[in-house]
Amino acid sequence: MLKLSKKVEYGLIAIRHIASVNNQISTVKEISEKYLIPGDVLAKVMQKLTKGKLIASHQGAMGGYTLARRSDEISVMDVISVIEGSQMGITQCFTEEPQSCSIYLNCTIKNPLGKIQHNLEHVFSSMKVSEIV
Amino acid sequence: MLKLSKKVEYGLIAIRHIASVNNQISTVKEISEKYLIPGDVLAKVMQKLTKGKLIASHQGAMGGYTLARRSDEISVMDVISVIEGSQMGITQCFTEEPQSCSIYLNCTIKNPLGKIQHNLEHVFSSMKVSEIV
DNA sequence: TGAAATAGGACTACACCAGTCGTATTTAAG
DNA sequence: CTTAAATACGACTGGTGTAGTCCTATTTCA
Repeated sequence: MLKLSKKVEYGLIAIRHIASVNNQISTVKEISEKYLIPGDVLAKVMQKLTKGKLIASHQGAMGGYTLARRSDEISVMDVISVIEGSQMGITQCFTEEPQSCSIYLNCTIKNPLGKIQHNLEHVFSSMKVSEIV
Repeated sequence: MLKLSKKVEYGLIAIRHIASVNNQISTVKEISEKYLIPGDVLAKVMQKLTKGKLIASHQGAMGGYTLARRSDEISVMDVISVIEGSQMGITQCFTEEPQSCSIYLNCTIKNPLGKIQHNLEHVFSSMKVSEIV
């Protein structure tokens, strides 16, 4: 509960890696071997990060990935959002249609939890990749 | 991902309810009907909160639950810890043995994530039940 | 043309979550 | 002393999500 997924961890490690080599082109093979990450899983993560415009892909031989933005313009929140494909939310009513929650109308804690939600978003958005290189 | 469990939500609603009626004895039936929470699930949650000394149980007819502490001495963090039965942690290395994570030694993000973890703990610990009544 | 690399779908194994059911125990009230 | 109301608690199920593997297609450099 309240754990980040492995995919997010792998994504952060990979993006941090590329930043740490001054944005030189890096391959899935290279990263997965260096950090002991399963290659197939990392490959899918990189594809998502590419679709989310956080990194750019270079296909074909001698290809790989580079950052698509400056490292101080990529937050942990960005990585989470792109990989999960949805807004981060600590309850159903913050990620899906509020009415989808069966107790929504009787719920007495949605306001205080909304405050917590807001604070969490701030924590994740504040940390940029540039700080963790 | 990063969602609170329903059990935690139910626990918060229940504790808030008891606080809102000035700590008068409240039953599972009463709470589950008022907030449309499945009674059996709530019952187990209440038992955990009792074992965790956040509330006190009164067995037998006319029994029920009351708070075991002042409502400004119960935080959202307390409820999470007691119900989940383990420390809240955004990664494996913050909840289990750090070495249980297969990439622990090569992990380059555990320090920055530790900082985030610390901030999250602060957010959840800061909000007390007394604020949400 | 071949090798190295990304792109992406299908599938499996496993764990966790939410909820249900059944039964035992405790205690107030008549 | 019996009954009803309430907590205590274990077993079980169905659904969902996660992590990982496998296979194939496509792109591009040398």
